[in-house]
Amino acid sequence: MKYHHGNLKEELISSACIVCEADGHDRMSLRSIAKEAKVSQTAPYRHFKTKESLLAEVSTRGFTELKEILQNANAKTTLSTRDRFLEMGQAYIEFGLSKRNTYDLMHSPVIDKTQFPELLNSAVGAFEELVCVLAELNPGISAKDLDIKCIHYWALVHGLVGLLRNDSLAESEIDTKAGNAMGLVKSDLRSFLISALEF
Amino acid sequence: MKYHHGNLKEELISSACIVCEADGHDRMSLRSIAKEAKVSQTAPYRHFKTKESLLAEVSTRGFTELKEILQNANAKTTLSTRDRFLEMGQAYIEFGLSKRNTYDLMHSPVIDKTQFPELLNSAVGAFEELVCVLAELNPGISAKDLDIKCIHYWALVHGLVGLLRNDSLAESEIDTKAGNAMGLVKSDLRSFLISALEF
DNA sequence: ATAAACATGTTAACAGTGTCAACATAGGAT
DNA sequence: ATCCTATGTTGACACTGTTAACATGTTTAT
Repeated sequence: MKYHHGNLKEELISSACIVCEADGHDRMSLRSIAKEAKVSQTAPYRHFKTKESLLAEVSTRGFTELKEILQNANAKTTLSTRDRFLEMGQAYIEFGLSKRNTYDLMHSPVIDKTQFPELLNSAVGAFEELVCVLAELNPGISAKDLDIKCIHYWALVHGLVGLLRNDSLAESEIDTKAGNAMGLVKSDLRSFLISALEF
Repeated sequence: MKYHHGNLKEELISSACIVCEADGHDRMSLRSIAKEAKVSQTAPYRHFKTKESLLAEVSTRGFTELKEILQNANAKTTLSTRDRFLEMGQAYIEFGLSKRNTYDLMHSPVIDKTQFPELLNSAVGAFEELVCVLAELNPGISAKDLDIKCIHYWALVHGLVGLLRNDSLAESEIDTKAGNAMGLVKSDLRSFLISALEF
């Protein structure tokens, strides 16, 4: 038996991750997290200066998980570089769609990333997985052009998640071109990525 | 002289627009908006069923403004189609960067767009400006390919705004490839868009 | 014109939030 | 044994969105 609780900090973070994905970061309260850990409502303040800093930890774990997912996709050595790149794009988008609320938190302005260097690092870490595969895919590319390509594809998948996540467009009963196009993309993500790659 | 106040609903919306852009949608309270309109804290409930529905109005105005901005860019008849397209991309991104908080609200999950058809329409309206110029830019393109192109560029600029808006990456003191690339893109948005267009 | 109906506003109150100060206790260091 | 520090609890504060009860101005029906 350790301290009062053991390792409350760790449990609070993992509880927060669960609650965040379940309820959304805007609907989750410190009190409910504390309750879930069977601890008083102000106990979290012994481990986190503010609610934002707890959310920053949740966000950090999100980016870390995303990075691992991208790494795994890029580690399929039986595939060509190009296929690994496609695999990563698909993996990114699936992450964004399946971990909706966590993904939201990761990109939410409620957390000021400049105040949490660890969070910043984890975000950059995920990004650099893309840098790796694109460098491999474009041998001899200049540093500047590589950077541009990275931004391009990162923005593409990020933006795409934002649009696909928006059920209002994708599943809208309104029969719009936008809605149709969304459904098209959603139903065959891979072929969309391929055409995007060949743009 | 009209009713009690005149047109409180209108004033509440425009106050909300101001407060939203000034403080961010997550830091703005119904009470503060009511105070700004010099009216009691529950007066808004005579005009809006819930806070979310007021925010939906703010969001709608954002999309309407965005649509107008895109229209204006596409209306510069002295320019080639291609240049108008570039102009629109630039305009979109500048909107996202200058109206940060409003842009956030427009893409925030706190508003369930399916519950506000008018909001949905305004969002689709902005999107369709892009459809127009891309159709013109690619004569004879199939409907499906046009849709794909639209999604592609919309996602691109949307994602790019998300990344550029993140000061943590763009202005990070940490000297990362990601940070450098962001600065690069930000300093010459137009040439980035050109290279993206020619991908 | 008078009365009923309605639209719009205010006041008071509720439960819920993040956060802080004051207090309590367990564990390790001296 | 005694002090110190890390960790936890209680109680309170100001703030939030929201509702119910009441007040008042405006429109409509008789």
